[in-house]
Amino acid sequence: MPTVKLDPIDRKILAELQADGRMTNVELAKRVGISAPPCLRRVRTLEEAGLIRGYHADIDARELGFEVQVFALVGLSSQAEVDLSAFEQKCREWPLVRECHMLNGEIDFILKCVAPDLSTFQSFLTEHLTAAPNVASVKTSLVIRNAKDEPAVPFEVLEDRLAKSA
Amino acid sequence: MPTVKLDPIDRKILAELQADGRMTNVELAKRVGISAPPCLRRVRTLEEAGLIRGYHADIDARELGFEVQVFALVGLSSQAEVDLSAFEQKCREWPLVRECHMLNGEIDFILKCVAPDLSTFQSFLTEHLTAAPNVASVKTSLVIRNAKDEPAVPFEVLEDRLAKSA
DNA sequence: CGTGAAACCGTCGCCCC
DNA sequence: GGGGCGACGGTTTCACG
Repeated sequence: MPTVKLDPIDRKILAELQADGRMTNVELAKRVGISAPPCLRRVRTLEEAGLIRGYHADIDARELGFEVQVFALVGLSSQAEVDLSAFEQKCREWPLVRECHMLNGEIDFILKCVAPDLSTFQSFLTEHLTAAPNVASVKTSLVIRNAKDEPAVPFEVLEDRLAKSA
Repeated sequence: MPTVKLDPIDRKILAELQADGRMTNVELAKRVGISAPPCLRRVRTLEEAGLIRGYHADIDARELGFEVQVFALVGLSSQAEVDLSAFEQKCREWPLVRECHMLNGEIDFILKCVAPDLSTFQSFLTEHLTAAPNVASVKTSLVIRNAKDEPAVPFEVLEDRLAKSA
């Protein structure tokens, strides 16, 4: 059950823009089966509702010289909220950390990192990440290859689910 | 050292489109300091070179009803290439799996998954993921919250690095 | 890379249901 | 409430210098 009410046209708009964020509004309108003005109004509404957080070019980091991708599993020694927040703030400040997710279970955080080469990453790891206050354990794994990397929302699953509940 | 040669204008274009993939070409041209036609030619070239893989709206999956995000750490019993590929193919077919990265070390794969609720995820976990051929171990962790979720390329790091090597 | 021109698009006001 | 029509200004995208 979505937090906001969306009709099938809104969902189609979201699916199309997730697949191609640079599509023109008239093309989008054609695909969802309405004319351009109401289509644009819907897009603006979805943006303002926060359902569309933004649009980003998907850039090949490796081609740009970021040959190293690493996942880091981080455990903290204190899970008090103030300490969790302090660690999250550090992650926001470290440019090599691209994602930081707080998890349940024995791992506290998972970080997705990039670096131009291994030695840059290792410097970051020893001088910043493991050296940060409250960091108890860090396990890192290099990404060998990416088998799948899709945007967050599987609209097929959403539509299936709505069809069944109807 | 990037695989392709890019001048400072190309890098600025990439940085701007990563930050706002729906920016108009004239706005982009203004920001990078050239006129619109050559700017568009550069964008097309970057797209054709595969440096820009696409453009995607960044959609709030939780608001759409995908309240559960999970990281799964997967170990396989055989690391023969044919078995690795078979597992990757399975991941591509499972819509709840949004990312699949092959890692070095004791974990073989890390998966980022989404689901509408816990029971949907648990059904997937028991009926599909752990039941798949060659899967030896699966450890899952629920995402409690996202502290950072940025696109892949930290252009600040790239520019720093180029400045120093100059 | 820039200029100019033509086609196209984003956007608004208004009318309709 | 939402959708469509028409028009204006801005944008995309040529050909050419």
